[in-house]
Amino acid sequence: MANPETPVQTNFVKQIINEHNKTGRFANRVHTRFPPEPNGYLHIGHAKSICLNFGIAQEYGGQCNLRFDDTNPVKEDVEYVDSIKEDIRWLGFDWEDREYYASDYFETLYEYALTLIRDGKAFVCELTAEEIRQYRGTLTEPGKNSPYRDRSVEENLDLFQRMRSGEFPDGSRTLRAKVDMASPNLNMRDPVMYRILRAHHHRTGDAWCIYPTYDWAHGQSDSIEGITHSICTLEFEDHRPLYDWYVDQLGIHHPQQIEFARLNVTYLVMSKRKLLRLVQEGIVDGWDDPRMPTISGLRRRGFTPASVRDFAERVGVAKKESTIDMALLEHCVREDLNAHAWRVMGVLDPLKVVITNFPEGETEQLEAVNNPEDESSGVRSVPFTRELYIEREDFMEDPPGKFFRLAPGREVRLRYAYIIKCEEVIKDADGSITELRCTYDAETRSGMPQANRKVKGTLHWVSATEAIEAEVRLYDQLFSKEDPGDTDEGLDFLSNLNPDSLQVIRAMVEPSLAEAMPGKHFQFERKGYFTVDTRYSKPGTPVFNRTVTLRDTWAKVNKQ
RNA sequence: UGGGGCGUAGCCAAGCGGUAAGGCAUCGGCCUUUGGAGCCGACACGCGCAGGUUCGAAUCCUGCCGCCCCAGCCA
Repeated sequence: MANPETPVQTNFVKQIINEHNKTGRFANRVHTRFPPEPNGYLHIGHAKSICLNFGIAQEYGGQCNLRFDDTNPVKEDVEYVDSIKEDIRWLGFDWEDREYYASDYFETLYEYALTLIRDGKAFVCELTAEEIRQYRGTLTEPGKNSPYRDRSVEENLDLFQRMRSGEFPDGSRTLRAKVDMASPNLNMRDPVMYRILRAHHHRTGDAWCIYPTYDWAHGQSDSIEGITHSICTLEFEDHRPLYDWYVDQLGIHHPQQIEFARLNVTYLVMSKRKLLRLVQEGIVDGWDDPRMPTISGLRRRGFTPASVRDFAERVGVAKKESTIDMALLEHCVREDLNAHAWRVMGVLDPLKVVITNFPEGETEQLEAVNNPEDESSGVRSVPFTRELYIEREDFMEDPPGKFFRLAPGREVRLRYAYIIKCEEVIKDADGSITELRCTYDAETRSGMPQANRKVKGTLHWVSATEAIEAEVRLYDQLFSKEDPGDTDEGLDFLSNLNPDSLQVIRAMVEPSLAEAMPGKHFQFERKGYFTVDTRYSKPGTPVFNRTVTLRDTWAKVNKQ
């Protein structure tokens, strides 16, 4: 690529690339890849990697491939490849026609293996899995050579071909690279390249009964695709010498592997194993449950692609293992939704208010702004009637000093409407409040001169007779500990589940919401951002997922 | 105790020998018909610790300490 731009905002990966461009190692070419294994749904950690890989390609005028690392048929499935593609597209990235699969290279990989065998660099081993482990040695003691290590090239060639043709039972033989059993790096102690495995592969079907291991497949796949920078996570750092060894032995294009620290976020579990358990044990409502840190879960919860990309940008890229504060993720959605979500009013916990001096049976249409952050979003009308609902928590019979809301004898403003005064509190036999009797000041409708009168607070409200009922799902963290993996003796992460992570309620919302489209985002004024559920919502009976609450300084003050 | 990494604020993260960017969080104030948003301000005499080199060190050297990863025919 000619004249790649040097990005202003830097990180160590870009610095390495800049250095390569300076020395011309890859002829100023930048070609990355995102290599998911299709054995689970993508999560926010993958989003970081996707943004990094596609982002870097974009910045340097290069390309990023999508490559499924499908070398282990027992765990992989097309369901996962479909979801992965959908999620990457949703995030806003495009791999164009570069959709590849490691399984596309099985034949080439096989040829490469033959080359290593011919060069005396690989051999067919008949040690069992257990024996291989014993021969490998330990962290502090060197391993021992396999008794099969010195077979002739001819014998190895013959045996390997017979492995492929299915002459041997599963697990009975492996093809191993001849590196160094005394290496202090265990990955170099004659690593396995192929295992015999009779499993149906989601793409190659039953064509193969030998499958390449990650180490043998990954670097060569990168090389075949002309990848320049193979970005992966820290745990592969120890594999880099082997990555380098394979491409060097083969004498093929040599990409640079670069490792960065994977993303961790407080209150979230990120391992595919744990996420799978949550799904399989029915603890959540599938991979896209709005409490899941999966991309599909975040999407259903109401996160936007821009907010996730912004988050990925803000967490940075480094080699230090870190755990990002959940508050940053929440900040990113709020920022995006604040700018784009239309405001509406919805009362989550209704308390009836009767405006005693407002005519019975009359409906007044009042004008409400759709989004104060965006003039072009216009206005809508909301019906005002004699009977209303306000939020139960917006009234207190005996309020503390800093309470700005409604109380006996106090005035408060109803958003877009009038200033009302609480005249009487009606209770049932148990003493709980069932209704408030208020009067309104007809001169204070929004827009009127008298409307500027100072009152302590403004409440959201809804017409009791015109509002519609809607299901609202209030979500909280799935886990009650910042580190869900921090458990007591003998317990696993499930012991840290938050029993109140989902609360389903019936709320009263303004009538304009009746036909709200699934996936559409709203701000329920003073309460939070809500998104119409894509699974359970139906025209006329909307279901809302609470994406995130609004920042609530009152709640903070109240707690102290 | 072999090898590979990493330590800068509560959480991230720039910095690359010339005297500690930025974001989130937090705390003040202003403004506000969302206790939202916005705006202004505060927030490391200090860069894991201890020595050393230098006119000058978070940056270079030495030695410690702490944390993470590796003994799958998973990726």
